[in-house]
Amino acid sequence: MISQTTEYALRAVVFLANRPDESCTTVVIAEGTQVPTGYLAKVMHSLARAGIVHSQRGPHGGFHLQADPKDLTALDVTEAMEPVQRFGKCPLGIEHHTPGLCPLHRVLDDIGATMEETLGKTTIADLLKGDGGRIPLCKVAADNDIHQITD
Amino acid sequence: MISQTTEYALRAVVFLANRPDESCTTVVIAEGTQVPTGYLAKVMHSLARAGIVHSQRGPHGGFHLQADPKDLTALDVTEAMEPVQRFGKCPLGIEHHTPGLCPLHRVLDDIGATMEETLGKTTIADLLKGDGGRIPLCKVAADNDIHQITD
DNA sequence: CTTAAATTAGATTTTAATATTTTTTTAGGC
DNA sequence: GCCTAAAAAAATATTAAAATCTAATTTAAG
Repeated sequence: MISQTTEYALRAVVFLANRPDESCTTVVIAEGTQVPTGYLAKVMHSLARAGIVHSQRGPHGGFHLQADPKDLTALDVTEAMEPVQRFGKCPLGIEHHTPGLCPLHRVLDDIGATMEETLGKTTIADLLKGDGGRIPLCKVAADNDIHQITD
Repeated sequence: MISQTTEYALRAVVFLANRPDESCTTVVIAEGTQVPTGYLAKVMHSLARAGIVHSQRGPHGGFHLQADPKDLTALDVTEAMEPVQRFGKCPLGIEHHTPGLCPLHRVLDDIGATMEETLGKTTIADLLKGDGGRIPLCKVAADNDIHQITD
């Protein structure tokens, strides 16, 4: 549905959106999002190449979001990692010239379209508000829970 | 989104649904659906174990659908291959006890739910009627096209 | 029996995910 | 200005999972 890699990218972007004024290093983001550090480095690089985050090398370097979270959609992030699977063309070898796919691939393509629509209307800003507070990622929510539970 | 394997399974089921009275061998299904024969054998085996198709060994053996296409949904087939990815629990290490996920994983889970809903309301029978005729798979449609194009 | 088929098991290939190491950039202290 | 250390970038492994292929085995019809 949505690859691990894409999910990691979304976590990282949400994490950064929640710290608008900091420059976050790969290690910090990796810890905060529970993503393997080595792999996250690649993910961040992809996001930088796609223009979604800005990267700064050297001391006090790190990453920060390029755009306003209100103007950045989950689809933007997703597409930067890998396109949503669509069936614009018949996947069965032979080329297809008509506007219509067979019913099976029409359904599968519709699923892709719906996914794109959902991701496209979800801004990163939307992902920053938790149920009743500031719970941008499950990790943070869970940390809050722990405090409530353990004492 | 939907793995190659699952898509293959759906093709095979549609193919069989279109030939209700034949026993179709792996090779025949593979040719008709453009799926690699060796791999399809495994897919068919999974479908048989899941009770979706019936398998018969020996001469004149092969596969045929177990249920009526009207009673079999695309979700049934999908689930037989691999479950739709849901985020019932927070994927960030720590357990989560509340009914709510963080906004990000809520959105991702909603996408899974929508996918399940779409697949669940689509019966295999629905996939047998083409736009204006009997075009159950793109392959067949393309074959028809070829006739129209090449002469 | 013989033959056609699925089943089983295994090997291989490809792609995704992850880790490691080296190189390049750059801010800040001397 | 030049060194140093902190960071990303780049390149290169390694591992794991998905997809594919092959060959041996079992089943059953005729």
